[in-house]
Amino acid sequence: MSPAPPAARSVRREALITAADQVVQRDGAAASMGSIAAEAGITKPILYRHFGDKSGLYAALAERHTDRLLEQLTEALRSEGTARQRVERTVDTYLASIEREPQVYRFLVQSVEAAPVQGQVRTFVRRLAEQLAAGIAIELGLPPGDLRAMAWAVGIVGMVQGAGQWWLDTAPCPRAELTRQLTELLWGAYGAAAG
Amino acid sequence: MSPAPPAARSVRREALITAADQVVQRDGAAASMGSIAAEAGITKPILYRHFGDKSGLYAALAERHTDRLLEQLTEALRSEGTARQRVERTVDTYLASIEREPQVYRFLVQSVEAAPVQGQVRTFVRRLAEQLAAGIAIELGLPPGDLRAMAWAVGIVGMVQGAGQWWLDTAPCPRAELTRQLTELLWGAYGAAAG
DNA sequence: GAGAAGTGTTACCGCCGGTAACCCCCAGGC
DNA sequence: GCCTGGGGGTTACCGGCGGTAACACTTCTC
Repeated sequence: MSPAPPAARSVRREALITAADQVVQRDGAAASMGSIAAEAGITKPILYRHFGDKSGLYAALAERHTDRLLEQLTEALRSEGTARQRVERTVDTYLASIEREPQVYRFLVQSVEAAPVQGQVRTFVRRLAEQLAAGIAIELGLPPGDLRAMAWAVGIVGMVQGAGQWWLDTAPCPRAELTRQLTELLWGAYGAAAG
Repeated sequence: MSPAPPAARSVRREALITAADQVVQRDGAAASMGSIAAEAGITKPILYRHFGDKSGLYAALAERHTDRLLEQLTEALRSEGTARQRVERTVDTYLASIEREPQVYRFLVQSVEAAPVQGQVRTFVRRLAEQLAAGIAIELGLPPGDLRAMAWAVGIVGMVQGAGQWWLDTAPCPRAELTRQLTELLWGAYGAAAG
């Protein structure tokens, strides 16, 4: 159909997302389509031809970041060791990521353009929770897709997310310490102590 | 200082927040200052005189909702019974709230105007976590303000928040069921089963 | 009655998201 | 050689939104 090289479009698209990333990191809420286009050395209509609208661009940018993070977390989840070791490693990977790139984290969870970014974040949470739920189901001998496993998985993901946000805001302790506390909480330390 | 009735301003302010509430519930992302002013039967500059800017208005609206929710949760947290009963009751109160008013919930966590609303939500989470942490510290005999108690508290709040979001989106089970699963998870069921 | 102070409105600005219209360059059929 | 057509590019615009300046009207006080 298209005599023009089809690969050129996607490499260009990636370059545009990279430009958007830089502007968003630099300007935060003030990032506009015009400034992103300027950063990429082009003009607005090209941006709109590639991404449809601002939501599309932000969704693509969010997807890039969540995909990368999900990859790292999946690797940690499937690593060797006991269940507890894997959980601890995964929690630490998550915390390390938000520690390393807090601006990316803030873009994702405290985004200016709520709708598209939050959408990507939620499918990220869903995908992560599904993997975690599958692992839990296997460990506990539950059927795949079991409700309890999924409920626990989304709860655990939320727990790490909530604690991570607090930790990023207040930085009350080194990362390893928080990782340990969260793992202990998951392993029933609260219930055991509170009766 | 002011000869004008000081009470009139605050009652008016409340009425404006109520009007904003209605428009936000109705129009969602499309709510504009102009339409809010029209809903209240006045014009834009009055809104700006009361709230400074759109962020101020949204923050006030978010504060109204989070204050009410925090009140309910505080009551549940301080109710009679064992620690487990209180936790279960508090979780259920939270889930009941988002079940009863999903639009309010979506306004708060998936808000269009990220900055001010998210700010209010975060101070809400902080206040709730602090109360929870105080309770945990007492139960576990830790000094007040202990790091572990706070880490656990923000983790628990995040857990319920994450699970609540998933539950609201997919509605996979009755509320009581999710409440039970989360409480069991907190009471160490996962750690006990996974070893 | 003059003016100070608060309440209200109209009319405007600047910017942003989004789009229509146009331009240019290069392929390829005749 | 020439014309034609289609994709990459730009300019110039629109509508609407957040936000504000400037101006009226009441009312209360001295």
